[in-house]
Amino acid sequence: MRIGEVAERAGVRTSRLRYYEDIGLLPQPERVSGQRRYDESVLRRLVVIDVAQRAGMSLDEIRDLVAAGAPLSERLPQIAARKLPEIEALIERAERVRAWMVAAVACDCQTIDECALFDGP
Amino acid sequence: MRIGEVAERAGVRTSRLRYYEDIGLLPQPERVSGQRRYDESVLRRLVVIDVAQRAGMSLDEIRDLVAAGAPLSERLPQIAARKLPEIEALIERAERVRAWMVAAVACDCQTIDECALFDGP
DNA sequence: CTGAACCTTCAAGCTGGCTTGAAGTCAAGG
DNA sequence: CCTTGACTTCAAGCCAGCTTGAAGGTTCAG
Repeated sequence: MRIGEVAERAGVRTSRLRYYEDIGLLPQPERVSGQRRYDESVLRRLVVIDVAQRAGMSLDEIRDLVAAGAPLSERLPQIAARKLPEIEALIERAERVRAWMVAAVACDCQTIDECALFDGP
Repeated sequence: MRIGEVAERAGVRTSRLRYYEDIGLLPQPERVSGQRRYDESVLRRLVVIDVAQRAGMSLDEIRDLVAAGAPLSERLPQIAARKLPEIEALIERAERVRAWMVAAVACDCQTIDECALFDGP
Protein backbone atom coordinates (compact mmCIF):
# COMPACT_ATOMS: atom_id res chain seq x y z
CA MET A 1 0.00 0.00 0.00
CA ARG A 2 1.16 3.48 -0.71
CA ILE A 3 0.69 6.32 1.71
CA GLY A 4 -2.41 7.67 -0.02
CA GLU A 5 -4.26 4.43 0.36
CA VAL A 6 -3.32 4.10 4.02
CA ALA A 7 -4.50 7.65 4.58
CA GLU A 8 -7.79 7.01 2.87
CA ARG A 9 -8.47 3.75 4.66
CA ALA A 10 -7.56 5.23 8.03
CA GLY A 11 -9.41 8.46 7.39
CA VAL A 12 -6.44 10.75 7.96
CA ARG A 13 -4.23 12.98 5.80
CA THR A 14 -0.96 11.75 4.40
CA SER A 15 0.74 14.61 6.22
CA ARG A 16 -0.32 13.04 9.48
CA LEU A 17 1.20 9.71 8.58
CA ARG A 18 4.52 11.36 7.72
CA TYR A 19 4.34 13.37 10.91
CA TYR A 20 3.68 10.26 12.99
CA GLU A 21 6.64 8.61 11.35
CA ASP A 22 8.83 11.65 12.08
CA ILE A 23 8.06 11.52 15.77
CA GLY A 24 8.46 7.76 15.97
CA LEU A 25 4.84 6.69 16.26
CA LEU A 26 4.94 4.72 13.04
CA PRO A 27 7.82 2.51 11.94
CA GLN A 28 9.92 3.45 8.92
CA PRO A 29 8.18 1.61 6.12
CA GLU A 30 9.88 -0.09 3.23
CA ARG A 31 10.65 2.26 0.33
CA VAL A 32 10.29 1.68 -3.39
CA SER A 33 12.12 4.39 -5.34
CA GLY A 34 11.86 6.62 -2.34
CA GLN A 35 8.14 6.05 -1.89
CA ARG A 36 6.77 4.48 1.27
CA ARG A 37 5.11 1.06 1.02
CA TYR A 38 3.03 -0.09 3.95
CA ASP A 39 1.49 -3.38 4.91
CA GLU A 40 -1.86 -3.82 6.62
CA SER A 41 -0.38 -3.76 10.10
CA VAL A 42 -0.04 0.00 9.97
CA LEU A 43 -3.81 0.32 10.05
CA ARG A 44 -4.04 -1.47 13.36
CA ARG A 45 -1.27 0.68 14.73
CA LEU A 46 -3.23 3.76 13.72
CA VAL A 47 -6.27 2.48 15.59
CA VAL A 48 -4.17 1.97 18.69
CA ILE A 49 -2.83 5.51 18.40
CA ASP A 50 -6.31 6.91 17.90
CA VAL A 51 -7.85 5.09 20.82
CA ALA A 52 -5.00 5.95 23.15
CA GLN A 53 -5.03 9.57 22.11
CA ARG A 54 -8.74 9.90 22.71
CA ALA A 55 -8.23 8.34 26.09
CA GLY A 56 -6.13 11.35 26.95
CA MET A 57 -2.63 10.16 26.18
CA SER A 58 -0.17 12.50 24.48
CA LEU A 59 1.72 11.37 21.40
CA ASP A 60 4.87 11.21 23.51
CA GLU A 61 3.22 8.79 25.88
CA ILE A 62 1.81 6.76 23.04
CA ARG A 63 5.28 6.44 21.60
CA ASP A 64 6.34 4.69 24.80
CA LEU A 65 3.33 2.44 24.41
CA VAL A 66 3.95 1.38 20.83
CA ALA A 67 7.74 1.32 21.03
CA ALA A 68 9.61 -1.85 20.33
CA GLY A 69 12.33 -2.95 22.69
CA ALA A 70 11.73 -4.52 26.04
CA PRO A 71 8.68 -6.81 26.16
CA LEU A 72 5.41 -5.06 26.79
CA SER A 73 4.98 -6.63 30.20
CA GLU A 74 8.20 -4.98 31.34
CA ARG A 75 7.40 -1.53 30.02
CA LEU A 76 3.72 -1.40 30.78
CA PRO A 77 3.73 -1.29 34.59
CA GLN A 78 5.55 2.06 34.64
CA ILE A 79 3.32 3.49 31.95
CA ALA A 80 0.21 2.23 33.72
CA ALA A 81 1.36 3.53 37.09
CA ARG A 82 1.55 7.04 35.66
CA LYS A 83 -1.37 6.88 33.31
CA LEU A 84 -4.07 4.70 34.86
CA PRO A 85 -4.95 7.21 37.59
CA GLU A 86 -5.24 9.94 34.98
CA ILE A 87 -7.44 7.81 32.78
CA GLU A 88 -9.63 6.93 35.70
CA ALA A 89 -9.91 10.58 36.63
CA LEU A 90 -10.84 11.38 33.03
CA ILE A 91 -13.56 8.76 33.06
CA GLU A 92 -14.92 10.11 36.31
CA ARG A 93 -15.07 13.69 35.01
CA ALA A 94 -16.63 12.64 31.76
CA GLU A 95 -19.25 10.56 33.53
CA ARG A 96 -20.02 13.45 35.80
CA VAL A 97 -20.65 15.74 32.86
CA ARG A 98 -22.66 13.07 31.08
CA ALA A 99 -24.84 12.46 34.12
CA TRP A 100 -25.35 16.16 34.53
CA MET A 101 -26.32 16.70 30.90
CA VAL A 102 -28.81 13.89 31.07
CA ALA A 103 -30.32 15.13 34.30
CA ALA A 104 -30.20 18.85 33.69
CA VAL A 105 -32.50 19.02 30.69
CA ALA A 106 -35.20 18.64 33.29
CA CYS A 107 -33.95 21.30 35.69
CA ASP A 108 -35.20 24.84 35.99
CA CYS A 109 -31.99 26.68 36.73
CA GLN A 110 -31.10 29.86 34.89
CA THR A 111 -27.40 29.07 34.81
CA ILE A 112 -25.10 26.19 35.62
CA ASP A 113 -23.76 28.25 38.53
CA GLU A 114 -26.92 27.64 40.50
CA CYS A 115 -27.60 24.13 39.29
CA ALA A 116 -27.27 21.76 42.21
CA LEU A 117 -27.51 18.82 39.84
CA PHE A 118 -23.97 19.53 38.72
CA ASP A 119 -22.57 18.79 42.15
CA GLY A 120 -23.61 15.19 41.95
CA PRO A 121 -26.22 12.95 43.49
CA MET B 1 -11.05 38.34 47.24
CA ARG B 2 -8.37 39.64 44.96
CA ILE B 3 -7.18 37.73 41.95
CA GLY B 4 -4.14 36.27 43.69
CA GLU B 5 -6.22 34.63 46.36
CA VAL B 6 -8.65 33.18 43.84
CA ALA B 7 -5.70 31.82 41.88
CA GLU B 8 -4.18 30.25 44.94
CA ARG B 9 -7.40 28.69 46.16
CA ALA B 10 -8.23 27.37 42.71
CA GLY B 11 -4.71 26.21 42.03
CA VAL B 12 -4.26 28.19 38.81
CA ARG B 13 -2.21 31.20 37.72
CA THR B 14 -3.65 34.68 37.76
CA SER B 15 -2.91 34.89 34.04
CA ARG B 16 -5.39 32.11 33.47
CA LEU B 17 -8.14 33.92 35.34
CA ARG B 18 -7.59 37.05 33.25
CA TYR B 19 -7.54 34.94 30.12
CA TYR B 20 -10.79 33.23 31.05
CA GLU B 21 -12.32 36.60 31.66
CA ASP B 22 -11.08 37.85 28.28
CA ILE B 23 -12.76 35.02 26.46
CA GLY B 24 -15.96 35.28 28.44
CA LEU B 25 -15.67 32.24 30.68
CA LEU B 26 -15.62 34.31 33.84
CA PRO B 27 -17.85 37.30 34.49
CA GLN B 28 -16.36 40.78 34.74
CA PRO B 29 -15.79 41.13 38.46
CA GLU B 30 -16.29 44.27 40.48
CA ARG B 31 -13.27 46.58 40.47
CA VAL B 32 -11.72 48.57 43.29
CA SER B 33 -9.28 51.17 41.95
CA GLY B 34 -8.94 49.09 38.86
CA GLN B 35 -8.27 45.86 40.72
CA ARG B 36 -10.58 42.88 40.42
CA ARG B 37 -12.57 41.79 43.46
CA TYR B 38 -14.20 38.37 43.37
CA ASP B 39 -16.71 36.63 45.54
CA GLU B 40 -16.72 32.95 46.38
CA SER B 41 -18.93 32.02 43.47
CA VAL B 42 -16.04 32.30 41.06
CA LEU B 43 -14.47 29.22 42.65
CA ARG B 44 -17.46 27.08 41.82
CA ARG B 45 -17.44 28.42 38.28
CA LEU B 46 -13.81 27.40 37.98
CA VAL B 47 -14.65 23.89 39.09
CA VAL B 48 -17.36 23.70 36.45
CA ILE B 49 -14.92 24.87 33.80
CA ASP B 50 -12.30 22.38 34.93
CA VAL B 51 -14.64 19.41 34.99
CA ALA B 52 -16.16 20.26 31.63
CA GLN B 53 -12.76 20.79 30.07
CA ARG B 54 -11.46 17.48 31.31
CA ALA B 55 -14.55 15.86 29.92
CA GLY B 56 -13.35 16.96 26.52
CA MET B 57 -15.18 20.24 26.00
CA SER B 58 -13.38 23.20 24.43
CA LEU B 59 -13.41 26.57 26.10
CA ASP B 60 -15.73 27.81 23.37
CA GLU B 61 -18.21 25.10 24.18
CA ILE B 62 -17.89 25.73 27.89
CA ARG B 63 -18.67 29.38 27.29
CA ASP B 64 -22.03 28.31 25.89
CA LEU B 65 -22.53 26.19 28.96
CA VAL B 66 -21.80 28.87 31.53
CA ALA B 67 -23.32 31.77 29.62
CA ALA B 68 -26.15 33.74 31.08
CA GLY B 69 -29.17 34.50 28.93
CA ALA B 70 -31.85 32.00 28.14
CA PRO B 71 -32.65 29.53 30.94
CA LEU B 72 -30.38 26.54 31.07
CA SER B 73 -33.17 24.15 30.14
CA GLU B 74 -33.59 25.99 26.84
CA ARG B 75 -29.92 26.08 25.93
CA LEU B 76 -28.88 22.69 27.17
CA PRO B 77 -30.67 20.39 24.74
CA GLN B 78 -28.71 21.73 21.76
CA ILE B 79 -25.44 21.56 23.63
CA ALA B 80 -26.20 18.04 24.82
CA ALA B 81 -27.25 16.88 21.38
CA ARG B 82 -23.84 17.84 20.02
CA LYS B 83 -21.74 16.95 23.01
CA LEU B 84 -23.28 13.90 24.68
CA PRO B 85 -22.30 11.50 21.90
CA GLU B 86 -18.75 12.80 21.98
CA ILE B 87 -18.55 12.44 25.73
CA GLU B 88 -19.91 8.94 25.53
CA ALA B 89 -17.35 8.06 22.86
CA LEU B 90 -14.63 9.50 25.06
CA ILE B 91 -15.74 7.38 27.98
CA GLU B 92 -15.78 4.30 25.82
CA ARG B 93 -12.24 4.89 24.50
CA ALA B 94 -10.92 5.66 27.95
CA GLU B 95 -12.50 2.54 29.40
CA ARG B 96 -11.04 0.48 26.63
CA VAL B 97 -7.54 1.73 27.37
CA ARG B 98 -8.08 1.29 31.08
CA ALA B 99 -9.27 -2.29 30.68
CA TRP B 100 -6.34 -3.02 28.42
CA MET B 101 -3.80 -1.57 30.83
CA VAL B 102 -5.21 -3.57 33.68
CA ALA B 103 -5.27 -6.78 31.66
CA ALA B 104 -2.05 -6.38 29.74
CA VAL B 105 0.37 -6.37 32.64
CA ALA B 106 -0.21 -10.09 32.62
CA CYS B 107 0.29 -10.60 28.89
CA ASP B 108 3.40 -11.83 27.19
CA CYS B 109 3.35 -9.79 24.00
CA GLN B 110 6.45 -8.04 22.79
CA THR B 111 4.54 -5.05 21.46
CA ILE B 112 1.03 -3.68 21.56
CA ASP B 113 0.75 -4.46 17.84
CA GLU B 114 0.45 -8.15 18.55
CA CYS B 115 -1.52 -7.87 21.77
CA ALA B 116 -4.94 -9.35 21.22
CA LEU B 117 -6.05 -8.02 24.59
CA PHE B 118 -6.21 -4.56 23.09
CA ASP B 119 -8.97 -5.55 20.74
CA GLY B 120 -11.36 -6.17 23.56
CA PRO B 121 -12.97 -9.15 25.22
C1' DC C 1 7.07 58.01 53.16
C1' DT C 2 9.19 54.19 51.47
C1' DG C 3 9.71 49.59 49.81
C1' DA C 4 7.86 45.03 49.02
C1' DA C 5 4.20 42.60 47.38
C1' DC C 6 0.45 42.67 44.64
C1' DC C 7 -2.16 44.49 41.01
C1' DT C 8 -2.93 46.46 35.88
C1' DT C 9 -2.69 46.10 30.40
C1' DC C 10 -0.86 44.62 26.24
C1' DA C 11 1.91 42.19 23.14
C1' DA C 12 4.55 38.46 22.27
C1' DG C 13 5.93 33.72 23.02
C1' DC C 14 5.31 28.65 23.80
C1' DT C 15 3.63 23.61 23.31
C1' DG C 16 1.15 20.01 21.07
C1' DG C 17 -0.60 18.33 17.08
C1' DC C 18 -1.00 18.77 13.05
C1' DT C 19 -1.65 21.23 7.89
C1' DT C 20 -0.05 23.88 4.03
C1' DG C 21 2.96 25.34 0.38
C1' DA C 22 6.88 25.27 -2.58
C1' DA C 23 9.78 22.81 -5.36
C1' DG C 24 10.92 18.75 -7.12
C1' DT C 25 10.56 13.20 -8.29
C1' DC C 26 8.02 9.00 -9.84
C1' DA C 27 4.40 5.99 -12.23
C1' DA C 28 1.32 4.86 -15.64
C1' DG C 29 -1.88 5.72 -19.56
C1' DG C 30 -2.39 7.79 -24.36
C1' DC D 1 7.47 11.30 -25.04
C1' DC D 2 4.24 13.72 -22.41
C1' DT D 3 1.01 14.62 -19.14
C1' DT D 4 -1.43 13.82 -14.87
C1' DG D 5 -1.66 12.52 -10.41
C1' DA D 6 0.53 10.65 -6.48
C1' DC D 7 4.58 10.84 -4.19
C1' DT D 8 9.04 13.23 -1.84
C1' DT D 9 11.35 16.79 1.60
C1' DC D 10 11.52 20.82 4.20
C1' DA D 11 10.11 25.00 6.21
C1' DA D 12 6.60 27.63 7.69
C1' DG D 13 1.99 28.35 9.37
C1' DC D 14 -2.13 27.54 12.34
C1' DC D 15 -5.18 26.76 16.43
C1' DA D 16 -6.10 26.13 21.32
C1' DG D 17 -4.87 27.27 25.59
C1' DC D 18 -2.25 29.34 28.10
C1' DT D 19 2.34 31.85 30.09
C1' DT D 20 5.80 35.42 30.08
C1' DG D 21 7.66 39.98 29.98
C1' DA D 22 7.71 44.91 30.05
C1' DA D 23 6.17 48.96 31.97
C1' DG D 24 3.64 50.81 35.20
C1' DG D 25 -0.22 51.60 39.22
C1' DT D 26 -1.95 50.17 44.24
C1' DT D 27 -1.74 48.68 49.04
C1' DC D 28 -0.04 48.32 53.33
C1' DA D 29 3.37 47.41 57.14
C1' DG D 30 7.01 49.66 59.29
